[in-house]
Amino acid sequence: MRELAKFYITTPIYYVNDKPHIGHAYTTIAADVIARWHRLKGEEVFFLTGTDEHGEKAEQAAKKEGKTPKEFVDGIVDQYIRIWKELNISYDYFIRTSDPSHEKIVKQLVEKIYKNGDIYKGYYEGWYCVPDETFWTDLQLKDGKCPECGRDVKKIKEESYFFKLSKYQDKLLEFYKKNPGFLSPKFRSKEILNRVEDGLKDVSITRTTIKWAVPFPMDEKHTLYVWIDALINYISALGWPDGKRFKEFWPADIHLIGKEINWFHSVIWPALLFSAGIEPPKKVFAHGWWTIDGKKISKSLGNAIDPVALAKKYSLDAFRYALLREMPLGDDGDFSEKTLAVRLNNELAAELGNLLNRAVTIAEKYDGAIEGSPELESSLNVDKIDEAMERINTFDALSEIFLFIKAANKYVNDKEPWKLKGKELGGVLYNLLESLRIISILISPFTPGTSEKINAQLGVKAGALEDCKFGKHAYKVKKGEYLFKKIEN
RNA sequence: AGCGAGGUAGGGUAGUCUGGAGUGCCCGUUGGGCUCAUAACCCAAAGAUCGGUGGUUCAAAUCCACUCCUCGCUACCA
Repeated sequence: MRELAKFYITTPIYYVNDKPHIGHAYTTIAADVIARWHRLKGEEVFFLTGTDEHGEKAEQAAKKEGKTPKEFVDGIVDQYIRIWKELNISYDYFIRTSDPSHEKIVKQLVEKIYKNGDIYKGYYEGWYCVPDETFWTDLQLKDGKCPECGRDVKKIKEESYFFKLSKYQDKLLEFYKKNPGFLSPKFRSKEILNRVEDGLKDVSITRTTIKWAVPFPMDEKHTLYVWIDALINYISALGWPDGKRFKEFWPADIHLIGKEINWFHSVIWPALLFSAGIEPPKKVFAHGWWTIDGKKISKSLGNAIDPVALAKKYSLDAFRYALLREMPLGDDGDFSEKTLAVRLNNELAAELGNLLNRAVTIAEKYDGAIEGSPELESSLNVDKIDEAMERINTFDALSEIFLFIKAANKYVNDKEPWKLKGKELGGVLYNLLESLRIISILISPFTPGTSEKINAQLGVKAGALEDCKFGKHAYKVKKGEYLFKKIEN
């Protein structure tokens, strides 16, 4: 038996002091689309998401609500799981850093790094702004004061264990050089490269003040800094070191992350893995941020968007589509309901929905044989779409898919099938129905629910990527509801 | 401040590496065509001193220098 290609993609694990907003939804939907695309290609996919549950902020948030940290995070985790279900996220496993199995593996890995001599005891020194409860480095201070509020800062000296990140500077640089695709997208790789070339400081990896965390195995007074704990999720979820999944799926094909956490994933994470003798992931892809109507998302502006509400208002698939259609993954983009509505009305309803509707209407009235020569085949370029998806460019992929949809609409206009009869009509219908069947496959990672509806109206089964070519298929056409309803605004 | 990215029609982009008529795409605007279909679909047109100045060249959005503007990153909150 031929062994299936393996594909492992992860989202960040989301921190639980807050409810999921559009940023979380974007990352997760994008990962979902990529995962579904690779399933379409017949690969064996493992798609991981989860929650990062330790640390001071979760501890405080729990206190505020009079709950234990565990009770508190359980509540938030339930929300995440429910929302991912509503957004049709096809993850294979949901990891929680409070899982005992995760904790055990984290300790095991830290011990291994310690034994390799890469962890030592030292003192963390920094500036602390008491009212803001925030640490700052020398560089960040503004005229010796807190850069946020301008008030005086206090020098803090705290016992801490450090990871010898500096030791891995050369190894990291060599690794980046040998694996040019690792730092993605390209325009972001220089930010990391330059900083690593400037020199690396060792990282403080333990705290003495935080209880809600994984205990540091070598010293009971310390707990592990949450980031270290969090990063390890990517292998603990696979059951490192001996788990079957670890052997099958590691190294990860893509860690999809937001640009704000690029440093941890592109520098600290591979260094930790080097130290533990584990292969680093193949690619870290940092996507951009959304602005909402041209403004940054922030709590003070109160413009955080609830993804579920949007999905309800405009339909889930329109929302998923709009997120991935707006800009190439990696760039920053602006999100507005107005654009979403325009895309829904013009692209999904008018181009795709209407194409199906007009084809199905004609086909239902026709009772001859649906067969002919594939005249629309030349407008379809599946390789180009796949190539865009391999570059993680959903924007280009959707553009290419919609070029084919446009070509099909034009074909209808040119052929004027409502004037045709018999064999001629059968030939046009063959091209239309085959095109729709293929379109349904191609868009299924983006809009899975819509593909199901198309398949139902055509009377065909869901296909794989290799079925995206003109061939012979039997149809049982039955007109159904509109794929997308236009929305007035 | 240091490092990085970018400034192309009303908006968004491709083209820049490997110079060759401002060439393309999406939205928007205007006019027309068609009528199977969700007042949809198709065609066409208008609209840009390619941030600015100077240079190299027969020829510059593209190469060089300078300049203006915008944005991002700068490690221990996640």
